[in-house]
Amino acid sequence: MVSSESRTFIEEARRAQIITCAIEVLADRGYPHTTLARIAKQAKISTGVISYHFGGKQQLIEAVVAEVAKLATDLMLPRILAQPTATEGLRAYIESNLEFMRLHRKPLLALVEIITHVPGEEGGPGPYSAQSEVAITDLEKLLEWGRLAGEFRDFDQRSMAIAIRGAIDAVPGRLLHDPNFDLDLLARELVTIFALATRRQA
Amino acid sequence: MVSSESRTFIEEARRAQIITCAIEVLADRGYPHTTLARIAKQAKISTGVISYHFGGKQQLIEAVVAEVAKLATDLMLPRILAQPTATEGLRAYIESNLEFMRLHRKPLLALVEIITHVPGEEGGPGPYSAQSEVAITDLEKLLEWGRLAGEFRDFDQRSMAIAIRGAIDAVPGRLLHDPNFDLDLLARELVTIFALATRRQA
DNA sequence: CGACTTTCTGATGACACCATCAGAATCTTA
DNA sequence: TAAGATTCTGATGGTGTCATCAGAAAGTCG
Repeated sequence: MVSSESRTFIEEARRAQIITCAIEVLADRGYPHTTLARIAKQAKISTGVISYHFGGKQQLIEAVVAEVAKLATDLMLPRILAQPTATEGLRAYIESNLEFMRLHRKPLLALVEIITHVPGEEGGPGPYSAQSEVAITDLEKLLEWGRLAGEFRDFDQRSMAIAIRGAIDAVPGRLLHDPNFDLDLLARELVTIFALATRRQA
Repeated sequence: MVSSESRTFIEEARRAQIITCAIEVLADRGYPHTTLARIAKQAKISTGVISYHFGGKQQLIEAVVAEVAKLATDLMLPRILAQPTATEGLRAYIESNLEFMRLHRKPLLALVEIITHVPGEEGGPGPYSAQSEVAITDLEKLLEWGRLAGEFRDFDQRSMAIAIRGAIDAVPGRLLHDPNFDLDLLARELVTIFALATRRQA
């Protein structure tokens, strides 16, 4: 990773502009229609500039992923760690996750397009599906916290993590299908569902 | 839809063979690597045959979707309808869904590749995401059954349906990441999770 | 067998994409 | 202003895809 200190002011500006335009196009048109030509058109520049500043499409995608991941982490992590109990941590996890989706709809959709469409080795998962892997193991840590604290009943943590993340990851699809989708309602319901599913007392 | 009666024996055989090979390639290599040339190679025929029998790639995909959808419906629907209560219906819904994934791993993965990768109109969802729509509304019916019967607590049915389907739809990704993934364990846990989340008594 | 239909082959054309690059425009610095 | 570095343009080449089609092969039937 090249430090941003080593970049010109104009270079930083261009990179930021191109990343923004890439997110825009990804979210609005979908990955298959996101060509360098279209991103260039969106930014009102010529295609060569993108290769000049990023080296190629692949590295641009890389930069977009880093950008959005940072956006999400900065929003969610503090909120979760601020909770006193795992139960409330889980609530914050779900709520901040959906809050991120509400605040940064286009970056979210762009990220999803990348994760689902960038091809990896033949047959294997795409290079960015590791993102989802990490999300699951992180969630498992949160569940382990609750187990150690005796807040949760006995359940298989990996299965629970898969269920919770699955429910959350279903949101982008809904958002795409219905732009007026009620995120707050879903957040409340998901919090209740998984509070009931994890709590100790039967 | 042309009736299969109106097709030659040899034509039916070829269509079935090509569909099978398409599923194989989709599941093994992923949508981006699924070209007509590769499907033809898999079937040990030349590319023209596919266009000859299906008219084009699009119609072949259509046929694959129909094939897999039928496979899933035939397996799941009877099992669900055989249950006496909505609670047990929900259990059967989850179990038969994962059972389908266990029995028909490749058709499942092929279908997922198609749903996630076939592009629709610019920006809109792909033409096969309707498949997921239907799945959610069908599930809502099952939940409504439980509500009318007084088996379930009060919850937003759409949100619950999204959570359940989201958890189930997370499975293909796990299957891709880890071929030895324990489907039975997850099935048991999911049944428990959503039994706790839906039941009436607190 | 001979005429006709069905089925298949493999090359070709048309199209879309990305990376590259020579040369132009712009900025920087002395 | 002049020289040099940076940044940009837009055309071009190379690659990969799908649909098409003329002609070959195989099957059908009188």
